[in-house]
Amino acid sequence: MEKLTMEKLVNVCKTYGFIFQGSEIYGGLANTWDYGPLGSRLKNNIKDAWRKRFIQERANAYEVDAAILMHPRVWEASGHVASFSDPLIDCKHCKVRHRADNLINDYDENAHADGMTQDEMVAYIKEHKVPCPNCGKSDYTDIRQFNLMFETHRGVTEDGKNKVYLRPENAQGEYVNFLNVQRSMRAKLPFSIGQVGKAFRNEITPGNFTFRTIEFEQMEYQTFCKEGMDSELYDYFKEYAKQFFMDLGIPESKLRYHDHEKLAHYAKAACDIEYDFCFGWGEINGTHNRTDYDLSRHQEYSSTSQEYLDPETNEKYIPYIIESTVGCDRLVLAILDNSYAEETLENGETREVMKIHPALAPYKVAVLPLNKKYHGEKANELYMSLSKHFTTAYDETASIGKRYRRQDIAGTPFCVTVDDETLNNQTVTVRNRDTMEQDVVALADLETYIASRITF
RNA sequence: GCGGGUGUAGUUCAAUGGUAGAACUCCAGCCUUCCAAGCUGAUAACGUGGGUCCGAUUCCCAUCACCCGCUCCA
Repeated sequence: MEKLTMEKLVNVCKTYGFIFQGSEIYGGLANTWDYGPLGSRLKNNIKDAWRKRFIQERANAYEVDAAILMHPRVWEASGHVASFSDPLIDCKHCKVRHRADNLINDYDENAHADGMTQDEMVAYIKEHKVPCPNCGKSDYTDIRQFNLMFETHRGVTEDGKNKVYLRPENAQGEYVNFLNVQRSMRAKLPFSIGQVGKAFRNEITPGNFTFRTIEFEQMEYQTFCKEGMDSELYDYFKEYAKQFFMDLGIPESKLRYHDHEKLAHYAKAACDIEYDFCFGWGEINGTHNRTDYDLSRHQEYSSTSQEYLDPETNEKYIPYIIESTVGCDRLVLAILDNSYAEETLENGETREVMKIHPALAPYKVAVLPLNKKYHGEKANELYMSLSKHFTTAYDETASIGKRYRRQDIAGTPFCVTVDDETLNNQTVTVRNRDTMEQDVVALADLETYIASRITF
């Protein structure tokens, strides 16, 4: 089989209704993508699988659904207002972009660019003819401020007082509800607060399809624990996430850990799990030891105690937080990337198939009358009854072989064919997507047959 | 944001300074009793906006989008 290319994957996704370009009829909006009928089902199934594994099956794990718009002070406390707005400057000569403050500090470590205003930095660079580290010239554009947070305004006037941000990460929604959840659920440390939801970053970056977008969905949980327990949990959650991916059908050979050396402003340790995409290795999960940084900052900025009273020791302390986050859109892409196959059959023909884990498949089953004229009515009846239990497709056009292939590329694990035997003996033929083999199943057993084969 | 490349039906391609042709797909009908069969018919495109020209899908400019390489990545 030829190596999958991104172009091919984008094409398949568009043709069969997994993913479309955002605002396509207007020429598209860069780095936005819309999930189609198959894609949104796949994505929802992935979210369900995540919830089952990370919330439902774990003790002391709770889900919240926090507001996307949060108090602006949240982002001052989190550090995003400061660290997400870098003063950037471009060398007009070689076109390389630099951070103005780094440029000055690297030029003279006693210059203290951190205390300068933008105008002062520009003046300093001009006065000292600070050279471009890349080409040596000193000819720059003005400083431009790139804040990676999307801004909007509360109320009708667009003044600074009413500025609010679309959240650039979801974690703060869990942190500000730490005490709410702890109290209302009577939770004892360690416990986790998870959330599935969208975050927004105004990045000027190329995307690799849905890998890097300006609006994206995260599935994450924050685990609050006593200091000293953090390292153990950190290691455990890395393994736990990897096992999740493997249980969804991703082979271990296409997964690897990547420890961060450069750490974010809040982190003590950070490790990604990367998947071997057709365009190269890319992060699909991050585990971070965020220490007590976030809750300490919120305590400081909100003047509200974030301390936990340990009922066993009667100690009061601010918990440490271990974050485990899965990029939902990235996992969808990884699943599609991993599932797509072009197979050569015995008769020399090729078939395209999405070997998606049955639990994630957009349609669990397709009902196909062998002959529309003779079996259509019975097939429709079966379709209606199966739809009460499973996402079910129905197709009565073209030859049976062609219809099997359509379901193959949609990832449907089972095709149920209604034929004369169905009318006479109350049995159907169930064809398996992966093996292409067929079972004869009694109508009475069909629901159980399918249900037992699509569990996660 | 920088450099390079590419934009014609859903997809893959073609032709043309005088408004575009095909294959596959899709849809309808006929036929067909299990892995993309056949026949008939139908739908469907020049990314967007300017400019030059009697006339632009074609030439020029801008813009948008995608791809490759940088850069960035809390």
